[in-house]
Amino acid sequence: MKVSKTQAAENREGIVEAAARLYREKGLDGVGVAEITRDAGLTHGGLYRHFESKDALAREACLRAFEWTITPLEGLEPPSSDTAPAAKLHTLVHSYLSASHRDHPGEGCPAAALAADAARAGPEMSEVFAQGVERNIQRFMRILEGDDAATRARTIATLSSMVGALVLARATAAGNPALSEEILATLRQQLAPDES
Amino acid sequence: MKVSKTQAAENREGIVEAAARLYREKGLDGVGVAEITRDAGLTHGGLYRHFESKDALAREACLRAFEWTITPLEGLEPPSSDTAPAAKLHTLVHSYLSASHRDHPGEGCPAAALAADAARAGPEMSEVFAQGVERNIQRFMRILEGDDAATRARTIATLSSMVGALVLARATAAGNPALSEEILATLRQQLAPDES
DNA sequence: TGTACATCAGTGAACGCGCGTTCACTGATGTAC
DNA sequence: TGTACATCAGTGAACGCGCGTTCACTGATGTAC
Repeated sequence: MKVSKTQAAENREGIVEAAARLYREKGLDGVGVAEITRDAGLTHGGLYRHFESKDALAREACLRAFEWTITPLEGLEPPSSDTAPAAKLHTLVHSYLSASHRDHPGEGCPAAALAADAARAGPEMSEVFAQGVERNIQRFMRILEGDDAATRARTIATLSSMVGALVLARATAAGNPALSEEILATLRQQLAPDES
Repeated sequence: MKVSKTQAAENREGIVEAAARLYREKGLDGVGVAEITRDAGLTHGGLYRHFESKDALAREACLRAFEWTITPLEGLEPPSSDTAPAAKLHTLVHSYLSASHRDHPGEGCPAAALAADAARAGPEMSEVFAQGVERNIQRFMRILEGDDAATRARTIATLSSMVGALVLARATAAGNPALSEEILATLRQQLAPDES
C-alpha cells in the first residue's frame, strides 16, 4: 500500500516527533524503533525507507528537539520586544526551573534530558548537540540584548546552572521531593530573584 | 569450586567497583552483567549469589560511586585545615571542571555521569541519588565552613553549575572541542576566579 | 590433630525475550501514452 | 480525459544477536566429630 507523497512526508514527520519525545522521556537506549513507529501510527519495517539507521533517526530527533526548545524562547520575543531583558529572563528561568518542566521531559530541554547519553553516542551526535547548545547560547544572548564576551560568559554560566539544576531535580524527585524542589527554588532565586 | 569467605568478599567488592566504573563510563543501559563480571575477573552466573538483580547491583554501584567522589573532597581537608575556604573551593572547582574529569567519567562524579539515567530508573535509585546529592551538599558546606541557609543556597547553586557545565562539556567535546573547553573555562572563572 | 562431609561461591550452558535490521510482498500513487 | 503500468511507502514475518536470569554441576572451604 503505497501512500501519497504528502502523506509519506507527514509520516516521516510523525516518526521524528515521536522519537524526539520518547528519547527525551526514556533516554537514547530506552526506546526501540518498534515503540517509536507504533507511536507514530506505523509499523517498524517502514522506518528504513526514511532513515538509514536508528542512530541517524536519533540524530535527527535531537536536532528537532533542540528546535522545539528554542521555539518557546522565541515565543517570548515578539510580544515582549517592549519588555525589559530582566523580565524576559525571569519568565524563562522560572519556566525552565519549574516542577512542570521537571516532570515532563518529553516536551522539555534536550540538553537536560539527553546530554549524558549524547556524550556516549559518538562524534556525529556530539556535533548535533554542540550545534544545539551553541544555538541556545545565541538565542539566550539575544534575550539579554548583549553580544559581548561578558554577556556570552554570563549566558554560558546561566545555562549550565539551569541544566545542572534540572538534571539534579529530576534525579532526586522520586526519592526526595523536598530536596528536588529545593534545588529548583534555590536556582530560580539565584538566577532571577523575585522582587519583594 | 567454592572460595574462601574473604576471597568471596573481595570478589563481591570487585564487582561493585567494576560496575561503579563501567556504569559511569557507559550509562546504566550501556553495560551488561557479563561485561561487569568479566571486568571483575569472574563469570556472569555467580553474580546472583551476591546481588538480587542487576538493578540491585546498579543501586549499590551508584552508592559506591558517590562515596568515591566524596573522598577526593575530603582528601583536601586534613592538609588544608589551615587553608582558607576560598583556596579549597578553588582547588575543588578547578579539579571538577577539568578536561581530565570530563574525559574520565568512570572515576568521576556520578551525578554528572548518571543523573539522567537515575531519573528514569525508579524510586529506589532516586533515593540513592538523593542521599548522594545531599551528602555532597553537606561536604561542600563543610569546605565553605558555613551551615546557614545562605551557605546551603550558595552550595546548591555552585554544585548545579558544576554538574551542568560538566554535562554540557562532555556532550559537546567530540563535536566542538573549543565550545566544550569554553564551557569549562567560563565556569571555572565564574565559580573560582583566578587572581591576577 | 585428623577425617568425613555438608556448604556454597563460582562455572557455563541454556532459557525466553526484545532488539535493530532485512526482505518478499502489497496495493495505492502517479506517470507515460 | 482514460488506461496501463512502473514506482515505492508501508507491512509483517523472519534473521541473528545480546540481554538478564536460571540451574545443574564442580570442588575447595570450613565445620562436626
